[in-house]
Parts: sequence; structure tokens; C-alpha cells
Amino acid sequence: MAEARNEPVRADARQNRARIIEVAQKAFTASGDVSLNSIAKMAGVGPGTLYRHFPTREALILAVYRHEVERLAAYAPELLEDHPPLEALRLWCDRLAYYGRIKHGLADVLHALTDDGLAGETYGPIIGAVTLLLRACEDAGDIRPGVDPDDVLLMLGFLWRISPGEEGEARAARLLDLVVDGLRAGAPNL
Amino acid sequence: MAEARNEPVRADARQNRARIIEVAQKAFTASGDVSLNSIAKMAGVGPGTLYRHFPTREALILAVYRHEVERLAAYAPELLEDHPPLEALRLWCDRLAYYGRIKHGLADVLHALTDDGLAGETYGPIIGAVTLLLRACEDAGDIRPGVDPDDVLLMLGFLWRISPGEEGEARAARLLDLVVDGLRAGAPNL
DNA sequence: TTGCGTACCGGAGAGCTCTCCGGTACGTTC
DNA sequence: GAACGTACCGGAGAGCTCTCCGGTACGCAA
Repeated sequence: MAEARNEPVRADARQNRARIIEVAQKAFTASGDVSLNSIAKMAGVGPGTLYRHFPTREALILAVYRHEVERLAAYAPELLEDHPPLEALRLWCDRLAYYGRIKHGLADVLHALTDDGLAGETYGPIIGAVTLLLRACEDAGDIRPGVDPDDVLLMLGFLWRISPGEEGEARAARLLDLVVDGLRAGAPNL
Repeated sequence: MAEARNEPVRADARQNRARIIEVAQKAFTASGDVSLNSIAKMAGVGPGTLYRHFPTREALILAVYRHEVERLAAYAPELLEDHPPLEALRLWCDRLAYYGRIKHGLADVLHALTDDGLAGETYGPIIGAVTLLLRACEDAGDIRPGVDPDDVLLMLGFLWRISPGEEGEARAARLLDLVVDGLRAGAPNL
């Protein structure tokens, strides 16, 4: 169970690694078939550097994916500091939706990787984030008690199936309103 | 159900296609990561020709695989013409074993393709071949009646797990003797 | 601060994938 | 058998992947 993430020792190496991931994220979401060469150039490093950090294309994609998940999970506590719980929940869902639509573009590549322990690595942090938000909402009395994080994610499953674009944005927002409204404390049913 | 195999119209094109498959088969079984360039060169055609017939590496591998299966299935009736049924069965099993060990080398690549309707395309012809051989043996009274082709293939499953090489050959032959002996008419048990 | 060991950088380059297109020769028609 | 349309060939080449290695500068110790 030793979490063997290969974080470099030297500061410049860590910076390079982070910059590559950042650039790769934008590049990959724009189009799936970007050359690793061009990503290296955009990140201001040589091909050799990129390939030392990420030996294969898959490795880079995986790193981007992991990074996204981590940021998404870390976003929940940040939101709770600056917003009332229910609003934080709603904002977080917006971002989850955005993330879902983005990931949709990478789905082809990602699909080949899901054999690994990727699913667990993904849903763990995400469920943690949802749990945190729900508990805050419950404590504030904003939503009905006893809402299960898993249920929320289940309901939010549709976000993954909305394709990116102008229209998708609007549609996701509309459906999210419905879901969040349904969770509210004053909601009629049940 | 329209079998849309893209057989070329012109004779030279068909020859080229066949030669490429033949060369690719040898090349792939020798090592999985042969360059398509070198295969084209070995087949005496330009890269352009190879890529027109097989747009991607996967397509070529798939074609090789299909070709092998077809030849294996066609081998059964050939054997029955030249040999007594039980001997034919045994010879066919030898070849199945050989094929199984070869395919073992391609397993990595093949694994990614098994999502398609490949399984059906494989086992259909193979089961047909086994059925043919078993019926001939039954008619000749060489084996006990009521042997199911599926059962035979099931028993022969171990062939796929024997790795290629000198030692593997001998081992496969020994185990095959056991199985075929078990099928015989005069066998004691049951 | 200076000096040292080494982790790390990044460009040159070999080799591959895949495309484009002028030329060739196959099959057909008369 | 001769002439024609086109299916097909195959090499040149652009661009990519991945490696190797001399050089750089980071972290550390004194």
C-alpha cells in the first residue's frame, strides 16, 4: 500500500513536472491527439524532460487525470470557507459537471486504462468531497438529513453523458438546479 | 450479416494483400514490436501499399488472426481426406496446440481487441472443425459416442497456457496424448 | 560563501507511422 | 490485339515518438 508517487527531489524538476501536467491538461481537453513534442514545447522543456517524467503517453494522461481528481476533491473545503454550505454544494456540482464534460473528451483514452485500480483512486477522493459538503449542509439545516453521498453521485451521473459545448452548459445547469432543489430541507416529498 | 471483407478486385492487389499477411504472421510471431515499415519491405511492397490494405496496426493484426483461424478450420477436412479419423483428430490437435502457443505471443495485442465480435468469429469456425473431426471418429467407432465439441475445446484449454519453446512442444504432445487416449472407444472409465 | 556531487535538463538524431500523388499496369471493351 | 479508364503501386517526405548523453545548476556540507 506504499503510495509510490514519484515526486522529484529537486525544486526545478517538481516545477517542470507540474507545468507539463498543466499544459497537457489544456492540450488534451482541446484535442485528444496532440503530439507530446508540442506539449513539451508549450511547457518550455525539451522532449527528453517530458519523457523522463512520463515514460509513455498513457502515463501523462494518467497523471493529468489524477491531478484533476485531486483538485476537484480539494475544491470542496475551499468552497466551504468562502460560501454558505448549500451554495458551496451547488458550486462544487457545477465544477463536477464541467469536469465530467471535459473528461468526456478523454474518454477513449481513459477507457483503456480503467482496468487498473483507477476507479478506486477516482471515486475515493470524490466521495470524500461530497461527504464533506453534505455534512456541512446538514449541519446548517439546509438539506434534509440522511442523504447518502453515493446517492448524490448516482444522481449526478447524467453529467457525464452531456456533451461539451454552449448548449451542454445550459442544460447541465438546469438539471443541477433540479437535483439540488430536490435535496433541500423544505422539499415536499418523502 | 453482410460479410464485408474488403477483398481487392485486381489480382495483383489480392496477391500483395496475401503476401503481406503471410509475412506479417511470421514477423509478429517472432516479436510483437516489428515495424510495419519492415514488414512492408519484407513483403516487397511500399509502405503506402501496406497502409492502404491495413489502415492501422490493429487492422493488420486482426487480419493475420482471422487468417490463422480460417486455415486452422480448413485443416480439419484436409486431414480427414488423408488420414483415418482418430489420427486426423490427433494431428489437428497438434496444430491447434501450435497455434495456441503462437497466439500466446500475440496475446497482449489481441487482448485489446477482444471487445469486438472477435470471440464469436474465432470459436465458430474452430467448433465447426472439431465437430467435423469428432463425428468422423464416432462414425468410425474410434471414440466413445456423445463427446461434445465444446468439452474437447474446454479440455484443450491448457494448450493456450503452455509457453512456446522446445520444452513446451514436448509437454503439449504428452498432454495431448492423455486427452486423446481418454476419448477412445475402449477407454475404461464411465 | 564556496565548492562538490549528482539529479536533472534539453537538444540532436535515429527510426517509425502515416499520407500524398505521379506513375504503372490490370481488366475491359470493341 | 489495341486502346482506354481506373484501381492500384510505392517512394518521398512530414511529423511524431523515444533515446542518449554532454552540459547545467540545484541542494548540501563545511
